[in-house]
Amino acid sequence: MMAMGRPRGFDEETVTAAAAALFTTRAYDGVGVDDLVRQLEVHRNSLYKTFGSKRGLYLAALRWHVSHVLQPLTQRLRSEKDTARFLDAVIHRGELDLLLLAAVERAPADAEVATVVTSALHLLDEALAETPILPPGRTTAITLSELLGERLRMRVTTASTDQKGNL
Amino acid sequence: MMAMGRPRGFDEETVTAAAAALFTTRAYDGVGVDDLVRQLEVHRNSLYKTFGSKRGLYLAALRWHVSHVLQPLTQRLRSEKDTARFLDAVIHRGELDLLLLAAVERAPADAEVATVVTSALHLLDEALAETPILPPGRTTAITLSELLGERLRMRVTTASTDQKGNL
DNA sequence: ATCAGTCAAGAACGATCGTTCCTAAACTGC
DNA sequence: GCAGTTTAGGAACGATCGTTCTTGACTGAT
Repeated sequence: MMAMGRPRGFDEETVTAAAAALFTTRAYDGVGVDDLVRQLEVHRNSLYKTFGSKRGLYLAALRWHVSHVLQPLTQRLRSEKDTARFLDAVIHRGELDLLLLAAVERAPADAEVATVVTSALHLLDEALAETPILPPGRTTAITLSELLGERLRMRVTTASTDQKGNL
Repeated sequence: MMAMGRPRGFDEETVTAAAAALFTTRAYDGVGVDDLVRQLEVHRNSLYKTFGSKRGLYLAALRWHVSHVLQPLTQRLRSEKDTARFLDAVIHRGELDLLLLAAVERAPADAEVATVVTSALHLLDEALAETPILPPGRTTAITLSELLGERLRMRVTTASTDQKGNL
């Protein structure tokens, strides 16, 4: 048999989730490998051994976000009573932010990101189609574009006061 | 009197507009100073003499976009007959893209960008409030969030086929 | 105990980043 | 002409980027 070697001192999914959180606050190019190593508490070597590259880690984080945040979100949407309130909470919690950043910034430059983003958008579209949300006084259901646009605007207004490291 | 010096071989507004075009296709960190120098046909020294820094040029380009693209857009919206068709053309032409990128990517990291973006959003909001657009079958007017969200999604789907320099 | 295999720790790599420096060229006033 | 001033043209800077290399620690099976 083969020798088994030293066991790794980190959980791959924990790291992936933490990377997703980092890429949610700052843009892809705004997050350095040093930042990742520092925040995720994983060493460079382990990071490259596990994910291949910074881009590999980003893609893993994005895919994790889709399957572990957005996918469950669609399921809860179907079983929710007050769907309008639920979606409002989703937006305020910023659970669409990573997808938002990926769509605007990375997708135009990276075809694989674009593929993941497209499938995620499709996922959300279907959920909204199955559970049409009609706030009082409206005849057309809330669209995914509306949600993304609203969250986009929210990020801007909160950014004006937050102030984290600009020059 | 003072001597006047060698005349500059470029037009400042032309350069600013070209920079805006560059920052529309790629994100801020994705555009290097070398790219700017190459595409705008202005030398490094002149660029720094005129705009102070890469960030200075970006801000100039963003402000130019607001006053020379978005501002005229709101005026034309008020005098347009088929406003719904007009807005559709605006979206397809990508005239909201620079604002979109600035809002998602730069505003959270740069307070001055956030200020410009906020004022631009306010500008567009007012125009849409003055000229409510109600496509057939709807009771609520089109919102700016909807427009931004729609364009966002359009960029993703067109990115999948465009393919320009990903790794 | 030894050996093979994996991971941790950190130095170090070449490339590229934004920025600055230096010199020649082109213009205006004397 | 000469002096003064501003731009063009590149080379060069230190810093940081993503990535790789080297060394030693730890593990399980022989």
